[in-house]
Order: sequence, then C-alpha cells, then structure tokens
Amino acid sequence: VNEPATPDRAYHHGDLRQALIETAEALLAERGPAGFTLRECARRAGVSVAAPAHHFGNMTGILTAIATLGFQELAAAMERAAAESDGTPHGQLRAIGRAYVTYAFNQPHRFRVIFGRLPLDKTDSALAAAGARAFGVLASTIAALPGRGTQNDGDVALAWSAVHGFATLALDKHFGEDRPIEPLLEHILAGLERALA
Amino acid sequence: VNEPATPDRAYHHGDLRQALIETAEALLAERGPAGFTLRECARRAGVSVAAPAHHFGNMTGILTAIATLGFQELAAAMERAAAESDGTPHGQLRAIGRAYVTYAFNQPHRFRVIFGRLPLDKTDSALAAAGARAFGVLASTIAALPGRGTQNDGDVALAWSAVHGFATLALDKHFGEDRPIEPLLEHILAGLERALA
DNA sequence: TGTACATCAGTGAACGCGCGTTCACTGATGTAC
DNA sequence: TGTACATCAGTGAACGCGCGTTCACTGATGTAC
Repeated sequence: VNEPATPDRAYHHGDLRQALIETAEALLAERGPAGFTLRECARRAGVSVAAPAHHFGNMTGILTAIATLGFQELAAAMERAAAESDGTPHGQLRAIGRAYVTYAFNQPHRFRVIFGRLPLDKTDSALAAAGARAFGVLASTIAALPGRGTQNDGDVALAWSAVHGFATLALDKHFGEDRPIEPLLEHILAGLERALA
Repeated sequence: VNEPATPDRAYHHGDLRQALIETAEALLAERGPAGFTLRECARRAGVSVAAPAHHFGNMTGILTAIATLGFQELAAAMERAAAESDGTPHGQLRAIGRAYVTYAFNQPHRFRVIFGRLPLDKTDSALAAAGARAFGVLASTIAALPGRGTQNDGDVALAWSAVHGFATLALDKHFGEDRPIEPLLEHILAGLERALA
C-alpha cells in the first residue's frame, strides 16, 4: 500500500474497485437506475471502458457488489438501532423499523439497487448472506415479542410490508411532494405495534 | 368502423393505438421494464417504427397511457370490491386491500408501470385523475371507519404502505420463491384491521 | 542486493448492436359542395 | 351522385448516439532464487 509513483494518475489505480463503486453510486444518484451504464462509470473514474471488467466481470457484477454493500449497511443499521433501543421487544421493533426507513432515505440509491429490480446475480453468496442477515434481524426481533413461537412468518411479512411499503411510497413522493415524513413514520410504527400486540 | 379492404393488413390499421398498448404490455410481461422499447412494440404490431409517434408522441406517452389504464382498472377493482363487501367499514377496507394486492398479481406489468419508476408524464391530466380516483377509494373507506374525523392521512398512509409493501415484496418473490401468498395476505389484512381499530 | 520472470491491472481500438426520434413522403379516408 | 380537397395514419430511410463486451497488448508490481 505504498504511494504510487505519480500520486493521482499512476498506471495502477490503487483501489479502482472501490473508486468504481463510488462513481457507480454517484451515477445512480444522478441519473437513476435507467441511466446507469458501465461505460459512464469507467469514464468518471478516469479509466478505460475495459477496466471494470477486471474487477466485476460485467454490469451485473458491480450492481451485485453495491447491493451486497447496501444489505450489509442496512443490516448493520438495524442491529445498531436494536442495540441502542430501550431494550423492550416492542422498542426494538420500532427502532429497527425506523432504521429501515431511515436507511432508505439516507441511501436511496443503494436501497433501490437492492429492491429496484436491476439485474443482480442472485447466486452470489455474499449477496445472499447479507440479505439473510438483514432479514434475520427483523425475524429475531419479532420472535422476541411476547407470546411468539417459532413460526412468525406472517408477522414478519406484516412488519416488513408496512415498513417497506412506506419507504418506497415515500421515496417516490406518493404521499405528496413536500410531505413531512416523520409524523407519518411515527404513525406507521405505532400502527404496526398495535397490529403485532 | 367498417371492415378494412384487406382484412388483416390494410394500410390503415383500424385501431393501432389499442394494438400498440397490447403489444407494449406483452413486451413488458416478457422482458420487464428495462427491456421495453418503442421499436420492438412497433415491430410486433407489424408497423413501421415511426407509426407509434402518431398516437403517443414518444415513449413516455405510451407508458403514461398504460399507467392511466392501470390506475383506472385498479380504482374500478377497488370500488367493485367495496361494493361487494359485507358493507361494514372494516369489511370494505379488507375488500379493497385484497383487491389492491390481487390487482398487482393479476396485472403485474401494469402495476409496475404505475409504480416502477418508468418515465411517466406526471402532468398528464388523465393519469392524475385516475390516480386520484384510486387514492380516493382508499381515503373514503378509511374516513368511514368508526371514530374518524376528516384528517386521516396517517391511517391512509398506514393502510397503503402495508398493502403496497406486501404486493411489491410478494411480486418480487422476497417472501420466498414458492411461498403461497393467500395466508400471508390474510394475515396482513387482519393485522391492518387491528392497527386501525 | 540483483535479476529473471510470472502475474496483475491497466489500455485502446474495435465488434456489432439496437435505440428514440425526425423527415419528407404517400396512400386512404372522409367531407363540403 | 360525383368530385375536389383537406386531413389522417401510415411508410421507409436516415440521423446520431451510446451501449456492453472482447481482444491482444503493455506497463507496473511483486516474488523466488
């Protein structure tokens, strides 16, 4: 990890993989999923159009890498929120629900790579593991609610649906262009608590 | 509306507008939103690539037309479901929630044109009217629940989020590849009823 | 410490492709008188 | 009933474009001896 000979434009980039991921996200932020192209990523990273193939194989590869990162961050945010909550099962559930929606708002482009039907390599084990980890946080939190057994699929689906639907509809401005989100989110979380009581 | 001179390939098509909408939907069904192109629509309708412009102006135009149809159908399905329900406010809400999810499953491509971030002309008044109609069915049903005033935005957002989140997650197989949907849907609707009690 | 060599991470040019849109046009239709 | 003419709904060719991917290559790095 030495300094390259010519600091900011060596033949070898240093960490092109990371740089490509960053430009890809900037591009997604700027143009949306439909405007995402590998060539533009390469261009913005100041690198030839063939370079990304060395790190990601193809377009699906880089999107899969971004989705994996996103899932890991989402899972981490939910875990952190649960840990910092008041510790009661319902408090934890609220905290992770809020973390889910907050993540969608803070990282809309990653969130959309995960859930927006872009081409992902679903056989990628890192992606699957990251997804399972995020799902696991929700499932175990629900399993800890009073009176639950081991079969909580319905409640997991209920909680996920409410929070995910809210995040996507709000992101796409379906509740109104300038609608403040926080009171609505509070209302959704309270409603979810009643639904799972 | 006479028969054309040569029945199935007259110079004038007869109803190219309708035919293009149908091929567009078939194409969306087959290739997904990312694989949708105007040229392929024209090709499948057996017409030159320039023909669609006469009816829809551009690509956004045909997608907007499809979204408008979809919203109208969705609204109609919800209205029908409410009318055929047991008539109690909660029964109506359940019925329209079920109608929403059922529509998403029956017409996944129209549903995705509406909500899938394809380019739509949001200034189109027919689209806006159809959207408002669908939204209105939900809002008025919730307003009819016992003890509601005129400000039910939070409850509307809650109901919409739950049902929309469920529909999108289920359509994208996030509850599992071969998961039967009906029991989950029943659970979500029951949970929503508790949340709005 | 020096050197041969394998490997890594880039280049740059080219491949073949399909896209949305525009344009001047023409054949068919329908309407006014 | 006939006819001139406006309008409608198509054609076909071309525009310019950017895309993903592949290929043989080469410069830089690192390692074995």
